[in-house]
Amino acid sequence: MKKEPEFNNNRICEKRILAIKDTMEILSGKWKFHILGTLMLGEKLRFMDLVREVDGIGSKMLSKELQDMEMNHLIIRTVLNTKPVTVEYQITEHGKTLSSVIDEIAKWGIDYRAKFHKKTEQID
Amino acid sequence: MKKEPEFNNNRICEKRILAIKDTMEILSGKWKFHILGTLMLGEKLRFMDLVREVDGIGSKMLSKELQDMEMNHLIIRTVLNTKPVTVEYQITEHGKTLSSVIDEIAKWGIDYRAKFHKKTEQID
DNA sequence: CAGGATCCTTTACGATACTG
DNA sequence: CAGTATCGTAAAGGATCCTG
Repeated sequence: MKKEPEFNNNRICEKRILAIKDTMEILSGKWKFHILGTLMLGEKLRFMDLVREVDGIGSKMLSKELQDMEMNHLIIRTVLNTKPVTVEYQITEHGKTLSSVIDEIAKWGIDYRAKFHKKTEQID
Repeated sequence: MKKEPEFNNNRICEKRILAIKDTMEILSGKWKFHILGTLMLGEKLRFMDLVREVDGIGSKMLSKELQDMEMNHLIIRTVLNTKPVTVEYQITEHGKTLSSVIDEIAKWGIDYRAKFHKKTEQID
């Protein structure tokens, strides 16, 4: 009987690599963390609200990132029938599960700065 | 006395955003997670070992990613004086602290697949 | 063996203008 | 308001060849 080879030595768990690739693909781009962080506050925000909140983003990028995130079930887009159309974006329950990931990343970043005395860049 | 404004409502903690940006910058690129995951097994690996382990990477990219990671204190490069030079790469203690981040990311990716029955792509 | 140099393709990102 | 269209730049990534 042929024994399943365990390639933990030379080829570490491909499933894991795949999973990481998935997550990072979903969170790829320059703005997703920022948008997600904003929406995680729990409020429903409109397109222009987000343009204001997410500092520096343009409407094109915002639009694209929001579409990606909707496709990936991280946020929900709701069109209200008001006179000039209004659209609300809010995070999904599933989207909220990313908070553990984001927390770890933020924590590590903070520790990193502390460790290497990287001077805190100006914020405004 | 002027009270420090807390902008947790409209401008969520910039420090946090900064920290996230830092981390993601350090882990940016297509290969760092993969390389890191490989080196986290704890063995010292040579350049060519890594080319073999990190499936699909070319020498140029590997070289560049390794340099980045060394600059960021995640790995250590050691040159041995053998006849044709040999170089060993190994993860640092600091590099190992990334495991919590990577674990969360991997975990989330696995859950994501499970939730949405995303068909597991062929591995080989 | 460990990489650097070169060249080329692709993707990401951004500014500006425009539409229902 | 909520985007899309168009255009242009820059960065990322890859293939191939070359060197100490």
